[in-house]
Amino acid sequence: MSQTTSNVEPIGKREKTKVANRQAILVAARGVFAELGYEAATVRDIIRGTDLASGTFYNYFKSKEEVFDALADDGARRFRPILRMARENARSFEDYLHSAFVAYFHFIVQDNLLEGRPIEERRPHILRMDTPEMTAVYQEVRQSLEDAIAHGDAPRVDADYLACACIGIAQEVGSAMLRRSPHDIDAAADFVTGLLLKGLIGAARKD
Amino acid sequence: MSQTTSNVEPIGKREKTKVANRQAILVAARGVFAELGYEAATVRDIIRGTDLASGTFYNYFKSKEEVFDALADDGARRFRPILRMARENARSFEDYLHSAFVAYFHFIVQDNLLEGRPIEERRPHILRMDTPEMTAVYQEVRQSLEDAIAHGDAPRVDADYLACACIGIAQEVGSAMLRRSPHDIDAAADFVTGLLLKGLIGAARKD
DNA sequence: TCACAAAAGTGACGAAACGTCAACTTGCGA
DNA sequence: TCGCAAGTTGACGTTTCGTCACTTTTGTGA
Repeated sequence: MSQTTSNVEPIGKREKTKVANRQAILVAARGVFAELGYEAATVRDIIRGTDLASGTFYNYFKSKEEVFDALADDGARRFRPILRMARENARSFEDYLHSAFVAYFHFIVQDNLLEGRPIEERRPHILRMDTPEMTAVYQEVRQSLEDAIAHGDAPRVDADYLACACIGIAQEVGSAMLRRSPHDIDAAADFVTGLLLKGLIGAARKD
Repeated sequence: MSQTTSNVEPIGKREKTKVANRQAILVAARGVFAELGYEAATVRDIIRGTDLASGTFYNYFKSKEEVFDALADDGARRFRPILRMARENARSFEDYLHSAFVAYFHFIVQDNLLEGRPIEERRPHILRMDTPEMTAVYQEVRQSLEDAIAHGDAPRVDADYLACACIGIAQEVGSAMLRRSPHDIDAAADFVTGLLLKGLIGAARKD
């Protein structure tokens, strides 16, 4: 009867430093990737950005690639609730699409505020889309589209392809937007929303 | 009078082996990336797949990444004339879009016939937008779209964003198609053509 | 045809990064 | 307070890197 329901976080010092160390490595890695570029960065460069010893790195990650995956995964984890809110607050399918894209474009603008090398060099050449959180984002998108189709808000189309198309458009138009200045989030979101909204009708054709 | 006009290629043994060695490295690299995955592969692994010495590698490429870029660049170089032909032979804008996507999907199916690791882990053909040949492909796409707009075949839209959207769609839907079996190129091409053709109208809206 | 210079190939070597591990420090329960 | 488990440390052996002095090959002109 002593320890009540309030043990949301049974956190001791052990747990706390573990989380802090992991976070320190991720933060350092972000900085190093931005400064040196992903390919040029080494595990030692990353660990040097923390007050940890080289051996400690390997208690948390197997390699530089795993750190990158974790960063991507964290990004996706932060983005998912935003996407979910856009879905729940949307008054229409068009509204959903638009606010989802605005949210995404806003997100990548924020994510690229860090000064340093060009954005392309901060990533590995091969971008993995198969981390758990990335997959979850894809599922979220796909689910929204399937719901819209089921509710009659969108025509019957291949939801898998459509979700992929949405993601591909978001990525490429998003990158293009980042290359322009100022970053006109609304213009980009208007563009892709219009494209997809009408495009859906076209994608549903059977002839 | 002996050697006539036929010296189209003033090729000596020097030039010939240089081309052959470069090609041997690229072929070996493709195999190694497919077998071990890009990240795990080393320069030594690649050179071991040829009959060259390790030092020779550095006469041709600075690093593993440069080999990867060269492979991507070669892919783009091979694809560009295909895309150009699609444009020149098209009877309508819709026809152009469709045949261009068919060509691209066909291309990536061919490019991934090599057995080995999952495609995501090798991806020597990935569409990096910052190699010279990739930029040329982007320009080609964009030019086609601008022409279509100028001729009144497509509404007035932001050609840069539209080209990016086309490329993003092609990449993501293409990857999704590769994950399915059998690879239904026509279905995928129909899907994206329909999406874009109608989508254009939506993207042009001003309200 | 031969000699010779320039170009290209070779592989051993020092440097750099990797990943491990025995010794050490710290946190936690008894 | 004590003792053990968990976590940290950095030195060390290993792997990969990139270079360079030396060798081989190729093109050229006498």
